[in-house]
Amino acid sequence: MTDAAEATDTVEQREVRLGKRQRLLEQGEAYPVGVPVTTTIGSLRERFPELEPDTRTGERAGVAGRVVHLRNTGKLCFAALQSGDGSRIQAMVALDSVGDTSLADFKALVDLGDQLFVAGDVITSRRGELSIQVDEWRIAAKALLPLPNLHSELSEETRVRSRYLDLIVRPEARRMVHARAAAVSSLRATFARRGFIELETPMLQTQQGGASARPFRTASRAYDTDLFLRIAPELFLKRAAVGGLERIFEINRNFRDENPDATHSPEFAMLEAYEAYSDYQGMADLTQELVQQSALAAGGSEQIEWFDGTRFDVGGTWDRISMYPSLSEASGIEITPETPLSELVALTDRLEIEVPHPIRGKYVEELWEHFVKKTLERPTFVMDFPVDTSPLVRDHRSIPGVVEKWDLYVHGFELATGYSELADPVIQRQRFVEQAALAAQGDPEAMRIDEDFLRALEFGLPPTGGMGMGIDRLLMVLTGENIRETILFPLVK
RNA sequence: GGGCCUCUAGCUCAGUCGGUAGAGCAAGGGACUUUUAAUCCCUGGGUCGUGGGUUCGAGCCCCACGGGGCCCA
Repeated sequence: MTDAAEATDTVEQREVRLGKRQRLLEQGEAYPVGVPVTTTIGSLRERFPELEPDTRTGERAGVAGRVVHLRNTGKLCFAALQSGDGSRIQAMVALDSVGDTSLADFKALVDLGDQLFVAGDVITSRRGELSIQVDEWRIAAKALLPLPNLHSELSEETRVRSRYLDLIVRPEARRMVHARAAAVSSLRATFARRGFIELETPMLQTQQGGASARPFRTASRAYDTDLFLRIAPELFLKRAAVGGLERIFEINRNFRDENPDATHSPEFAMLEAYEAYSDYQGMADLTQELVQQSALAAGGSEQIEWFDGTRFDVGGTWDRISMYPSLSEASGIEITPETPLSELVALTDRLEIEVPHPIRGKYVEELWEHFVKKTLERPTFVMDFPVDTSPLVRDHRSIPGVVEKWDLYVHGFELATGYSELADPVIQRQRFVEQAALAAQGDPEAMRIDEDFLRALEFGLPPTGGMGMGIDRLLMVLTGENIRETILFPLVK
């Protein structure tokens, strides 16, 4: 075994790089406070898109980026620098331009993954690659750990656990971040155009409410009380509506202690909006506009192109179908709000559909999902839900037994929901009492009686339309990716 | 909550019938002034998730636990 081999025998890659850091510190800095950049890699790429090979622009530039390729030859070294937006430029470090010492240092001290500053003339190589003919370079930040190999996909676990590496290595990860930012910013712009203001309502709540879901529990020492992380902001936003805030929305996190899957994350970003003197039809109009504007902002078109190349069209006016008639048509069996529970039970048994919460409306919803959901190709509002699964929604103005609620289905999952809000405090109390009975039977997702909210309703909620939309799911629609990819840092144990 | 799959080098993965550990990239030494996953020569790197069991012998078979994924409820 040679001396060199013996030396590396016990030395991990990190140890080697720690040694290089030490050498950098001895002759200067390994983590300087700044480097004199004059421009960005992206703007150089934009300004010099297609130069002939062997062009000398005569322009000098200083840029910094992460070293993502390194090819050291005898007297001429090549490094590809990548900036945060993914744009790259080649640095050419030649003996003629930097001299013996600097070239030797470059070979000895620069590793894949380092943050590197280079300055020199902007040229193209003989192969036509846009490059900096380096006459000055310095380490902008020494990397101690090696970058993952750039030629195979990161495993899903590594992607999620080390998203910073994912962002360096995978363009789709960067695209997702920007698509999300653009979509959320577009939602806020659409609301602003329509005269809505953004509120922030409590995340820590003394009582679970606003949705049917199992909450996370926590506690306050100072208040000496149990608390819930919110499962929905609805009851607070409606209190605000009672107070006269007529056009409001909130974009914030909800938390639900449920099994995660491709469309469910324990913490997820939610949009809710309420508009006085609107109703569920008006909120459907608003929702369509919100989604279409987001598609334009994130991808430039209502004809979305997903990351995998699939096309998905969210343009035009979306269909509005009614739950009971669409179910009757698809199943060939007449099903109405009057259909007895026994018939619904017999039907689901025959089809071997499991119904988790055995109330009449749940059977109808499960049957609807069985028969109709898969047949929807375009974004579709499914209107007029059973009353007993929708405790916060007002009865339909003309059809008995259903409520003025829609779910928006896009690409097989529920993207949004909208209501004509229940404003009658007496009926709202009855609905809460029914829910409390379910809770007493052990249903952890059932709503609880919220006396403070009922008191607010007794002061008079104007006729109001409301809608809610999952932001992560909106990004799934805009990108075609799994919910965990839409969230920068999803929960991992 | 139930079922199935998975965990091997820094990263991504192979590993046959149970016989003592492999590749590519990355890393160390050397050569190279136009490379594009550079090339060429040489070299090092492993508690095979953890703990138990079976066996002369376990990465491989069995059990438990843990991480991750998929499907179902």
